[in-house]
Amino acid sequence: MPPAPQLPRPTDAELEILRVLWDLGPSTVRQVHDLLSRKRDVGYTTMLKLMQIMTDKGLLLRDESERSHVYRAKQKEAVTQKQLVKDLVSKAFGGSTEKLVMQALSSKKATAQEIAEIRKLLDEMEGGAQ
Amino acid sequence: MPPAPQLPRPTDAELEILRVLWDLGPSTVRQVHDLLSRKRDVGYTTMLKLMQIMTDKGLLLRDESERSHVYRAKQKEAVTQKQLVKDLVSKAFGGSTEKLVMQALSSKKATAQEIAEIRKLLDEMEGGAQ
DNA sequence: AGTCTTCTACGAAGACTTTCGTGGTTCAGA
DNA sequence: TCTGAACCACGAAAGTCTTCGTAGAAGACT
Repeated sequence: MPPAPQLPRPTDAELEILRVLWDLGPSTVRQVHDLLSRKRDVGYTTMLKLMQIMTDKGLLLRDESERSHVYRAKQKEAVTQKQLVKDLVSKAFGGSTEKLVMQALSSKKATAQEIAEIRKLLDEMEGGAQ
Repeated sequence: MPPAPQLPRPTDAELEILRVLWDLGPSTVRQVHDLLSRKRDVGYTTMLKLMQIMTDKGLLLRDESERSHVYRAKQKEAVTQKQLVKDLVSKAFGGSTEKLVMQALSSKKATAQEIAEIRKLLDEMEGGAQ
């Protein structure tokens, strides 16, 4: 198959919708709107339009077999997150992932368990890699 | 002193300029343009306009005592980076800094030295925190 | 002084983002 | 069948981002 064409970086509003779809799984505009309108005052047709645009961009896939179309994220959460991190690293950290990691860690009080998890990941990287 | 008002998140083009100013220190439009135009085809007045807008937004400070105005970043690199990381964490990682760190680490082959540095930071966090 | 270069200011075009109103269609309930 | 509710498509407005052309002021050079 052809190499997956790079999808555009989601905008803020688009990311808000993606997060809902990653959490709920395939959903209708109504479901997404019900959830987001609890946090923010936003019209139904605004969500609809955004999700249509996202489908045009390739960010979402749409199942039109039912009257209420069902949307789902084209890419998995982790793939998009990786893309966003990579983008931020190159735009704001001069390409240094370590700087980002250090910045993130130092500006956050992590719990002992979280620290342990990160250590574990570091162990794996050191052990298995190369 | 009053609490520093939150500056707007820099856009991509603005970040490009900020990076130059953080690297070079206070600079004229000419200097910034000379450097950036080597990487990208961009007009002088485009840079000028952008830096004027950034000054209006409060992202830059301008010294007008000379004919060629001298611009510098209002915030230190680390402060802006922290803001951007926080923003990405909340918008794309559901508020979990650890998820971002894990994602960043797992998508990058870090060198042994880099891993060691991160470990050191984790040690400090565990030791000194609370 | 006259000319050429360099600078700032201004305005505006074009693209993108976010918002929502209107209109037409489909479906359920009276 | 008629009415109302829910849905989608469409268009457009308002805001932001990025771009650059033009004009005028300031300096440098001859």
